[in-house]
Amino acid sequence: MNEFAAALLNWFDQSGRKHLPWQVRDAYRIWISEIMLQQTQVATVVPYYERFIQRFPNVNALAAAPLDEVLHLWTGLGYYARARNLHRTAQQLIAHHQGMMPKTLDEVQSLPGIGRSTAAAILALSYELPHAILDGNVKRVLTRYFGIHGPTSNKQIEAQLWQRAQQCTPTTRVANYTQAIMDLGALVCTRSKPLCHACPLATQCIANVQTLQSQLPTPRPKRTRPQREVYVAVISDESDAILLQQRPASGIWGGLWVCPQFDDAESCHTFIHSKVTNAKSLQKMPVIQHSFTHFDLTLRPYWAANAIARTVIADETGYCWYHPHRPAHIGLAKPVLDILKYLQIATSAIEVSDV
DNA sequence: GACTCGTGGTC
DNA sequence: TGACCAAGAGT
Repeated sequence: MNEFAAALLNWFDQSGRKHLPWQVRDAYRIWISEIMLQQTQVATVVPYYERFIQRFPNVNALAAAPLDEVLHLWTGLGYYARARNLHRTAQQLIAHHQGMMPKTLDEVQSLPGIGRSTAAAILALSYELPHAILDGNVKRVLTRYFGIHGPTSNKQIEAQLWQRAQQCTPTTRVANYTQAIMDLGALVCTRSKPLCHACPLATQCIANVQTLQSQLPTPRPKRTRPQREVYVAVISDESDAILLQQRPASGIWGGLWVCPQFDDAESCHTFIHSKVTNAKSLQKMPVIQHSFTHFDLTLRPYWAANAIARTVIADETGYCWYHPHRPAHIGLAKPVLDILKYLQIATSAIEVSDV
């Protein structure tokens, strides 16, 4: 075994994480956790993972469930395409792989929502197959250890990192090694103020020897974030039901239910007047500011409270009335949760009525 | 290859 | 407090 892996594994035996909820010999649970953990911190994932596994303990349960219920359990976690892909992959596993996770990198990687790194993680953690992962933790460890300069978004830099990652991956204790290098990145080789005194690789680490920890990995070039502004029609009827509209499958909040949104206040008001008879109840709600990774969003909600609702236009698909006091499961966007919370409307039980 | 996708944490 | 990032992938 190479020196890098040997030192890392020795450290893992002493200091690694061994009791995370998904650290089991179960490819299904490992797959679910790897998807949830994409671009998402461990502490955020844990409660979502527990609820998800309790409701969908195996691939059969997940494949048989309606997509809306999967999205419901994903509400608030973000990157909702992950939930849609999870559902699609479950059905593909049933249809084409006897309900089992396949054991080759190409087969796993061809499944929806699973790229090279996630496929490698599933195979390494589930089956001890020696495939290298390359997530944010590994990139940070490797750029520092090997003194690799340049943004990791650069194709050549990334290729170099994949090569190093594969070179360091041992052929035995692969699952432990995979967990070890992630743990080192998360617990020791942190972005700021890394704990080099506690690092098993410190003496051979170029960044440590040359005091370049704060400069590696090279930060990605800056980008200015565009501003978006949306006017929101929050319409509730006398039974507190809220009018919701399902967003298209792709794009922001794909497949989720939100209050109808408009680019300008006038078309928002026109819509509200077309849906209610006593629009005098129209009032402004507090503005909701969202700061996403790639843009800033301003939501300006107008609330037509206790209005006498007209029926939803029959040929206008995608509208429903949200009944807070009846059980059902639909995916809600975070701003809708905030709005309903402000209106003191429960969100634990949801029903979608026919339009 | 640049852009998009969400939310919460950190400094 | 705003910039930056987190068990990345799809378009």
